Amino acid sequence: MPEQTKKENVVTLSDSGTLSDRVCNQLKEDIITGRLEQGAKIKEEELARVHGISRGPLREAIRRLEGMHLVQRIPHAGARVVTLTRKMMSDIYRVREALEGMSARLAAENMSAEEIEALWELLESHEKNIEKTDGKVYFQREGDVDFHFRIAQASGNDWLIHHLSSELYQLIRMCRYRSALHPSRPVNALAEHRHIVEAIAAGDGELAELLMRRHISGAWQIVKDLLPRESHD
Amino acid sequence: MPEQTKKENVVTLSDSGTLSDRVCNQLKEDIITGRLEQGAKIKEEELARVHGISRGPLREAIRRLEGMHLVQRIPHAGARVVTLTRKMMSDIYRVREALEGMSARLAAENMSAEEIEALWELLESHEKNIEKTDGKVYFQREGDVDFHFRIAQASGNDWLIHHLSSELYQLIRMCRYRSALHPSRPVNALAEHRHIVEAIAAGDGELAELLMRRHISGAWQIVKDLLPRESHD
DNA sequence: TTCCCCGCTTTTGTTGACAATCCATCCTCA
DNA sequence: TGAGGATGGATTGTCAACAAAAGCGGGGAA
Repeated sequence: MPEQTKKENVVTLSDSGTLSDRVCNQLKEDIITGRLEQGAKIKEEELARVHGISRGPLREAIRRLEGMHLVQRIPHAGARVVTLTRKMMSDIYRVREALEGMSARLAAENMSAEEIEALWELLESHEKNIEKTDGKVYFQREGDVDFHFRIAQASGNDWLIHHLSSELYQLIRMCRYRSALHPSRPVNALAEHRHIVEAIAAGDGELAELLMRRHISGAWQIVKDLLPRESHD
Repeated sequence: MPEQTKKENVVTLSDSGTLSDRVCNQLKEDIITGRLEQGAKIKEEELARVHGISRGPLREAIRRLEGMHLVQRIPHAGARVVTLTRKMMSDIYRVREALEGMSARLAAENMSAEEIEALWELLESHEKNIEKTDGKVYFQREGDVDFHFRIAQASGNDWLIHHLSSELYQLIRMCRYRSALHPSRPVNALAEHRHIVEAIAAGDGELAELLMRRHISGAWQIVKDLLPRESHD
């Protein structure tokens, strides 16, 4: 299944749609995983040459990345990879708290029995992954995103789904690639995820929201201490 | 000062920055005000000719509008102006409820005495405008956006500020241009705005959030009945 | 020595032409 | 007569060359 996923990604990245879409996804991953480091200047000609395309599609890709807040652009002066400041991350986690809290509440109200069952299975597979990898890598990075993504999906609110999965989660992932997470966190997170699913299964939206907010707030407490110190603020 | 502002706007729209930025703003207004009607197909060549530019910058502008959810694009099949469905508006108002509730709470915690004073003045000027125009046009369309915009600004959360003002408010404006608002609404809204400012001035974040959520929820109740009926859903 | 101005290089913004794709229409054949 | 495929037109995707602006480095003057 991991190979399946990987292959699908490769296909998605290499032959789907337009050059612009392709290179946009590629750049997105490069930025998130740190291959393109924060604050790096983006030179159109160079990047275009590296990716084997012309500057036209590349510029369109950059405009889209700009919309996702992965690059910042100044007219006539070029674009740079966004720099995740402490404040920016703090702002994002706060908003995420509100949005995912809402998401959990709606999920509790809307989710079908089958979907809840699938959630349980997801958690089980996460648990196995933690055992396998000794709780270090897999779960933190993508597994957690999976979980939150499914709950967002279940909310049924398209705006919520889109902004959580297309914007916030990307920045969260970026933040994680920048600062390796605390080793003991996955186990705690898994327990918290369980409680959230329990609340959802019970149809208790209020509790689900509360637990989700607390879960994210706790995550921020952990993450913020791992963020590299900044000279100013 | 109004003339100053106006002139600045004109300059911003007519000669600032790149062609792409200019035409992007122009198209944004065209879409919001309905000059480009919902669901209309966007033909690149035609639009480029109309705006007197080439297709390159126009395509970049469209990519940005796509990021703002003002147009929807399908690869190789072109872009269309977004169609505001009932569900989409409902989703947006729900999210707005959470986001602006949070915004009001943060504003209550952060706003300085001067900013609060400025808010009061804004409300007074709105009241005068209502008297002048008999409560019909000005306040509903831009005045209300002004009020919410200022509170978002006061939250100090950049993500909140950006998404409320650059995305949600645009769609709200678009919705309003589509369905003329209920005449009696501005007076009610003004009273609600007053109560919110009172809570903010008292530093009562919890109350400010509650009142703001109720305010927006009430607005949705009014708006939804005015939305044109849809055949499906 | 330090500051400012000028010209050069680099990089971004813009354009028009070319290639690939899709859509609609019409023609053919069962 | 209807279905299916081919063909032509329209539209989007891509490219490479041109124009304009910003950053730079050197030289001269106070």
